[in-house]
Amino acid sequence: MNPVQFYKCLADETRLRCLMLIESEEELCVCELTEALNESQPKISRHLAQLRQCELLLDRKQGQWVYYRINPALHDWAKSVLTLTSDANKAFLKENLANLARMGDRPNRAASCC
Amino acid sequence: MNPVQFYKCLADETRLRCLMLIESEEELCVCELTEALNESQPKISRHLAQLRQCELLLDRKQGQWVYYRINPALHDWAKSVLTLTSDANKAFLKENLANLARMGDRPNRAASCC
DNA sequence: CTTGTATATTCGAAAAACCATATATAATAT
DNA sequence: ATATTATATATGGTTTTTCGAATATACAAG
Repeated sequence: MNPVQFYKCLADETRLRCLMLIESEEELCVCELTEALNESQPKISRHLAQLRQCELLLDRKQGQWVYYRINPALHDWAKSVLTLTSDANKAFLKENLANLARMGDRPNRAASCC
Repeated sequence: MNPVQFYKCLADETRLRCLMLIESEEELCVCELTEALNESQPKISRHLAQLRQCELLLDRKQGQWVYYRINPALHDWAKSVLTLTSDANKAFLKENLANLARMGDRPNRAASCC
């Protein structure tokens, strides 16, 4: 993956917040991200689609929800960049994490799948 | 420094190549970058100005040349991101480094300054 | 089968980023 | 003083990115 394209993916506030939240929480679905960022569903969905197309994220469908996670096949340097960034910028995510925590009725992950 | 703004700085091919070359070479002047990237001088200058304004780079004037270097006051996470990226993407820079090496009459750094 | 919920996509407009060209400044050399 | 070299900035146009609104799909519940 071209480093320029990688950084273009990180160079948008919505996408960066999504990536960092997913990095912190392992896995999140669209409605959780919509609530955490307080943005419209199509906006979140559009940015997630871009991150999926660039192979930064993988998705998995469970029932009516679609869960997104960091693509484990990402190059090590890129994974390190994501980890570094989210570890060093907790304050940047504070409000989003609070919104997420405050969210009622969060979908339940499958306890065991497959 | 806002991580979104930081990544916007890296999300352009010209700027990323400049940053990574400077990261590898410690310090480069505008004419060296112009030659290494094979781009017009105003284009290089404009992007360097942006990186300076965002405080990713510092400049120093010596004679008729202006040398740019990574701002040592950058946050550690940001410095690590730059180092990781340039270490892991040597191939991306190969041709630019070759152009630089092939360049005749490179300006001489002050052996000792001040 | 209809309704409701979660997600994805399309479309045209608005905003932002980028570029080439021309020009300005500043230092050096003749 | 004049010419040359290195760098910076301004201007106007083009391309790219982002967005809101509308619509589509897919699945689950009743």
